[in-house]
Amino acid sequence: MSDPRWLNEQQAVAWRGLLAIINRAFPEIERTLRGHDLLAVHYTILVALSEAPDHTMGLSALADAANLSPSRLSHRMRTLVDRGDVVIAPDPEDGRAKNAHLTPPGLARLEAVAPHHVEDVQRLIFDHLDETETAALADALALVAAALCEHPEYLNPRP
Amino acid sequence: MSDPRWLNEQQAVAWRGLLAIINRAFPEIERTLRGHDLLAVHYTILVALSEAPDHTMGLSALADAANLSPSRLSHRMRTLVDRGDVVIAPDPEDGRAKNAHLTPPGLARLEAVAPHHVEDVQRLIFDHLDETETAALADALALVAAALCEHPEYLNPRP
DNA sequence: ACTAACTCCTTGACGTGTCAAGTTATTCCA
DNA sequence: TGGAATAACTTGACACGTCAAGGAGTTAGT
Repeated sequence: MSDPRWLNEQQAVAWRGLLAIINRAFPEIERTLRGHDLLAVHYTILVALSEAPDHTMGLSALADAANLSPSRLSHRMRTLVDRGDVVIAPDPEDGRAKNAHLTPPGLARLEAVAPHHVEDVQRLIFDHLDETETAALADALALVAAALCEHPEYLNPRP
Repeated sequence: MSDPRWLNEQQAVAWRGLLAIINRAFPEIERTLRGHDLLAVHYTILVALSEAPDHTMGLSALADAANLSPSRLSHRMRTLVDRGDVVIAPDPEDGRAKNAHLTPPGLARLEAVAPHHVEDVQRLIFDHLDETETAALADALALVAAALCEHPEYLNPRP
């Protein structure tokens, strides 16, 4: 690889900040959720379903909404289904597909945990930023996220 | 928990962006490093050591610099030591402590992988931001990261 | 000087994430 | 109308991350 595009000073600061947040704040957030018998993955899944029309989504769409691989979704779904928080049924219109539906108990669990979760996020992340800084952060992250979500060709471009 | 501090619109956008980046970009970055027999953790450890005076650091300081728990550092260090990239020796001044030293082969491995790694980071993150956006991102992330690093009392505040 | 508390680090067990492979169903196209 | 290519999802194996527990050394209180 000739002539690497090294990170400049700003990029290095941003990158190190991202690493610090991920390695320090996320485990803490996960710990709170675990105290309520949920994993962060589970929480994200429940949120996505709760925002879907009729609390129902196809598994592929769900995986995309939760930024998960099909495999990972499949593995983590088991707990939610076994516990009755989510029901999975075959899609009548496409024999390959399945739909996940958030049950009332599942929604109840989500609503019980949500206040603790958002408190963590506020305490660990946003309590350190004023409104202007938060807006700038949102703008930048949304741009990157949009690129990653809408252009999967950025991913796995290996030969 | 009474009266939860729900995320406002900006905060929600920022948070979702963060989740998308972590779940989509990071696995991709990790994949590249794995192709070179390294984990992201390993890479971070090597970087921290390469920036230390004499390429040497106490394990506690190293864990902090790499945002790792002592346990995680210990586990991941094994590979690096077995392979000869890093040497661990007891600290002469404190019988409890140990020092990690980056060897020439370890440095060589880091330098061989670094160009591929930064290319990933540029492609996945910074290629989607102009200079102003990058600066704003760096400012915000640095504030949060500094708070998390300097005030560990934010972590584990459970009763 | 003795012991309790603390720090530094390691280990083992268990649950999660990832990858590769496999199953079943649909689409494409010749 | 076949048959290959593609899509949706599942499974099993293996490696990583986390937690709780523990060994060894140092500090501090009395």
